[in-house]
Amino acid sequence: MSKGEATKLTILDTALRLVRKLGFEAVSINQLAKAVGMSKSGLFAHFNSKESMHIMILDYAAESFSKKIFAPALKVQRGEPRLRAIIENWVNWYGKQDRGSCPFVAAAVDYDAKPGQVKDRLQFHLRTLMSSISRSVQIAKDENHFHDKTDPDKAAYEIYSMILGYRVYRGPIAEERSDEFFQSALDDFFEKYSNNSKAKES
Amino acid sequence: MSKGEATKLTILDTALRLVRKLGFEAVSINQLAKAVGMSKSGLFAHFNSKESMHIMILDYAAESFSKKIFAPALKVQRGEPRLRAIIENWVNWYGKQDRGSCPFVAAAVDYDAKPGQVKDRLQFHLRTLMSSISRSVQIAKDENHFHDKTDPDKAAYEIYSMILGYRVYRGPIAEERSDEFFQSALDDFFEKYSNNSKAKES
DNA sequence: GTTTAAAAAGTACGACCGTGCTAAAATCTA
DNA sequence: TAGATTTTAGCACGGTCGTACTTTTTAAAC
Repeated sequence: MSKGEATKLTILDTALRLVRKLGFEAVSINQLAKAVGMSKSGLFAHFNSKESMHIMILDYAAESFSKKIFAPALKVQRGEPRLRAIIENWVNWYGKQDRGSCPFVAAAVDYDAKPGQVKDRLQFHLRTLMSSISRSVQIAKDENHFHDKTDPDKAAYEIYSMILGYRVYRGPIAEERSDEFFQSALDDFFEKYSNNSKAKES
Repeated sequence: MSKGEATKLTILDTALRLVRKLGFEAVSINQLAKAVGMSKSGLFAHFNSKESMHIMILDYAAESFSKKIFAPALKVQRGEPRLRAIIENWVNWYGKQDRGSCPFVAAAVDYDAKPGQVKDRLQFHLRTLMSSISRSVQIAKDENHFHDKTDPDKAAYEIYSMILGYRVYRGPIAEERSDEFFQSALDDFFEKYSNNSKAKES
């Protein structure tokens, strides 16, 4: 790996951290350069515009998501256990100390009204993300963990909604309450779709 | 009403529209002044800082929310019907043509990482909003529309999550699918809490 | 170790940012 | 209508923004 690629990775890593902490728009080339510890123009040379930089950050975020959330869950048993693992990893992405928003949510809000390549790329990643979740639900169906009437796309939608709610809620509401609500909603979710939730819960 | 108060209302009205379209941070004094059709300094004189301006926009948004979502629902029968009306009004706030994000969500994302008066005010409004929803659920319990085990706070959390999901989903996913999922999730919600949902649904 | 290519820094530009201060214009009061 | 007051505009400031161009430093290739 050349020096250039290495620093580019460092940049993207720092950028993702900043995006999750400060939001997408807040990550300027100036600030990012300062955070990385290099000059503005030096950093700029790696990307040739802010737009392409934001796109690369999104791609990096998707990759990171896949590594941190999906990959570890592959070691867990197929079906409902794996789905539970994915959700747990996802929520833990908003870790206690290193708490930050989901980069996709941040981008969705920041770029919602700004048509262009960044928005297109974001929506592509969101679609990919959703269909991955949906596929995991499908597997849970195949394994007979979820009942036959389960609509995987809808279930994926519900999962995402729960996580969104959890994320936004953690601000104004006491953390324990937020955690409690989320856990309870999650139980309801599995109760609704699972074939033998009673046996699993207890 | 003096001239000053009138133009201030015009400003806030335009500001709220811009916030819902472009996000909170995107509404600069410059742009807002341009949108309203007055000079930057002329507008600035109404608020004495950007921070206080944002706070006033939040307050105005809360007022608007209350007028557009809660007030009309008061004409509907107490309990579940009224709760349904609130949700419907809420979702319609993201109207087809005049589509825009919830100002509170926008603010939550933009200000999440920026402690200060604006964030505090935002969280205050979110708490108020949530407790209003919770109160509506409580009424549905009192009216025996919802069963006794209903936790109003948790139900409010679930409603908010559903609406958040609906909002974010409308981007990357086909609108009909998004509408379908939301409607279905809403049905599940009432199915879960309602005492005689069968009778009501059919 | 020297040449060549890549990476980083330096510098400058026009645009917009929030915010003071001062002058003009519009509105209200008597 | 005259005066007092409020509301708006004008202008300037230091700062940051994204981006282009040039130069220096660093890494790679031979």
